[in-house]
Amino acid sequence: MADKDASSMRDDAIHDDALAGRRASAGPHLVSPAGSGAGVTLTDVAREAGVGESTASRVLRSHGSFSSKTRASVLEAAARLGYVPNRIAGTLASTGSKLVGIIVPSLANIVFPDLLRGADSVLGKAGFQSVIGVTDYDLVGEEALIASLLSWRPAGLLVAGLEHTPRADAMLRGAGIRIIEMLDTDGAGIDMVVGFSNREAGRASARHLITRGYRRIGYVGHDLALDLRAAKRFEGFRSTLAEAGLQVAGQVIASAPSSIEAGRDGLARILSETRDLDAVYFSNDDMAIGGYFLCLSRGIGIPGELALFGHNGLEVARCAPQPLSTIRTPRVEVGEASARLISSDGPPAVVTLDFELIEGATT
Amino acid sequence: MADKDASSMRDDAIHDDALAGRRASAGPHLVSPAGSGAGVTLTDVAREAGVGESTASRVLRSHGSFSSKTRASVLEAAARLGYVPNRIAGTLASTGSKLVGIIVPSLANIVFPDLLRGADSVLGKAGFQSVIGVTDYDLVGEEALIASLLSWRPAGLLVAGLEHTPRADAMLRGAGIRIIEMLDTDGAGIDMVVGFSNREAGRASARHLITRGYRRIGYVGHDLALDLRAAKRFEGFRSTLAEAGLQVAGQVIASAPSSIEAGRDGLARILSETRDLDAVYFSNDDMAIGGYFLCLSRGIGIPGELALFGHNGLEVARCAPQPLSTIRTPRVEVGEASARLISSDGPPAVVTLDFELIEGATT
DNA sequence: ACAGAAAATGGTAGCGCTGCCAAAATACCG
DNA sequence: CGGTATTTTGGCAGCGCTACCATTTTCTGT
Repeated sequence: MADKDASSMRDDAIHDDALAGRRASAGPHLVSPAGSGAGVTLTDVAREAGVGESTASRVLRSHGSFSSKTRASVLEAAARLGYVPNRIAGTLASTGSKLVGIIVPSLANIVFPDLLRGADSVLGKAGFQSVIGVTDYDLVGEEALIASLLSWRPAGLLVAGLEHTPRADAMLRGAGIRIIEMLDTDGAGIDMVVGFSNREAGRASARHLITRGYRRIGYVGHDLALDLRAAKRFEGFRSTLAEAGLQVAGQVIASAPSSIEAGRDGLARILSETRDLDAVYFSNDDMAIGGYFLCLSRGIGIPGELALFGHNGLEVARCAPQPLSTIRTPRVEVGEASARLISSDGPPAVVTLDFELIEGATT
Repeated sequence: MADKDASSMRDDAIHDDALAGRRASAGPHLVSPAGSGAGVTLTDVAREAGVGESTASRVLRSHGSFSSKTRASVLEAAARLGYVPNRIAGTLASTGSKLVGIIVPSLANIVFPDLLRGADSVLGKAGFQSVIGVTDYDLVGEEALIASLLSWRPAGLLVAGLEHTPRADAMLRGAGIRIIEMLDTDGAGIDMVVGFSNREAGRASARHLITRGYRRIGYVGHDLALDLRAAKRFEGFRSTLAEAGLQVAGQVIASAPSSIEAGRDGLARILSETRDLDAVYFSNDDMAIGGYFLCLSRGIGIPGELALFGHNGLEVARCAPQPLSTIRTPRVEVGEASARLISSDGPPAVVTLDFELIEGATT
């Protein structure tokens, strides 16, 4: 079937004028006289090199011993035939795979691509391939994704967040592979946990605002039922205010995912609903930047009339005319550290990375 | 080995006090009395259900015919044993896999996560898993990634960009699977191409600025040797200016990847180097937002003193106090359309999606 | 109730590779 | 130079599953 596709593709290509030139000059024959590197098996390479299958296999994996002469002839044969190893077969035959599943709730918020980036760079260097899954903040969807990823028999699974459905939890526990839950240390994990405490981040944010003398503090957030980590931050924030004898003076919670627009609209709404606010804590930097833009539009003085505080430490927040006060989270680092743990074989553990409170110009 | 890992993980877990409570309440026995769903094979399920292997296989794949009674017993047996199908084996036995490789140059720029998001959402619904690879804008790295992804025998490959090393090109042609090159239609593709013309986007940008009466136009860009699409935009931009008897009044090209900071610094530099600029074209919105922030900081009137034009149509650009004039690119749509083509079997083709010029408030 | 069609089922040969083991080739030692 | 250690090699049995085919069972219609 693969071969059939290949040939039909080439045949059809002939009718495509736009591509004809390039195709003629660098056609499939560059890979292999036979036409297609896929389809060439280890057996073919072994025969071509005049050695046994297992010898060819050893050479191609640089595993075990072989004379430099056989090495040369196998490599040469493989190159000549355009051999592409079949890792599916290799994985089935050997024990463990070189796939790692990564599950994130979203790709729309740069936080998760950052996480992926950190993880993938480390994994790639270690010869792993990342298989990704996006849950859209849906725990049931996550469950289905976990089942699906597990069926590829990955070497390990990286999952953002500690909360899962009971079935998902059971699957993760029963998988027999390294499970790494990321970005949240406020709760019990299954195996390894890499992240930071969102609750503590919320508390630190509150302490900062209190210390700066703000007293009428509002909250503008996004859907907390879905973004559990944002909810934990808010909880830490609120409890810290309470300990200082304060309370959230007003709050607006968008039912949409976080966005700049939601932050802008949210701030507009809280300003119209709650009088005399002197500071607003946003669920994250996207929201906060939206708020910042609203203040610019309306000529609201920052931080004199209103102070703003975000979360994540995005570049846009750092580079704004007035750098946003926020908490820089080690997203890339969490991804990197998590990826490193995939091949570890120690006991379950929790790795806590530090966040950093950035005193910008908006508080 | 999988079993050994699983049991050792559980043993170790006992020593971890923090996790003990949760572990006790939702232990591995939820999945399977035996302890681990991985390790349970189709043979086990068939035996447990009292049917033949092939019958069990048919039921679990809802493929072929079977009585509703067998269906029930197989499903029940699978659930009881916590069976997790092994897609590695399934793929090897059948012809095509359900993996799709996606290669992007970066994850740091939201453009590519957007692309991934569009692709993954469509692929997921069609039962495919996305395997990602990040090249870091390195064509040699891309070559290695292609080889690596191909070894997983994906059903197809989505690659950002038309440019590849000769070897990469040869591998793609010889792979015998659908190859979809994305985000660029300015050049010849290998199989399918989905995107838009960056050159035309650059031309449209130039026409817009010219029409608005700007004459001393500068360019602030990032590393064009790496970001070939940005280079094509610039080329279209410049040639259109030339056709109008104009030329780029000055340019600054950062050697770093695009970023807000690079845009801010780039604008600062071009303003100090080139007198009387009345507009600046940025390589993308990230850069342009940086420029916008600089203007805000310095009190430069937009668009009176200086007009700004970007590319991509990011949310941050749309929501700024003065919406940025830019070109909205159909990134998510390109991802979606590309993913849809994976299972198509028509001849090679080029799918051109439209970009949209947004007349914001900065020109 | 009986032939013929249709549905349901089980057996088995691989898919391409790796891991194991035994055999062959080569090296080393006194 | 014989004999043992060592390196190099090839054969082959699976890994878990699906596709194919043969067989059995269940349904039709008359």
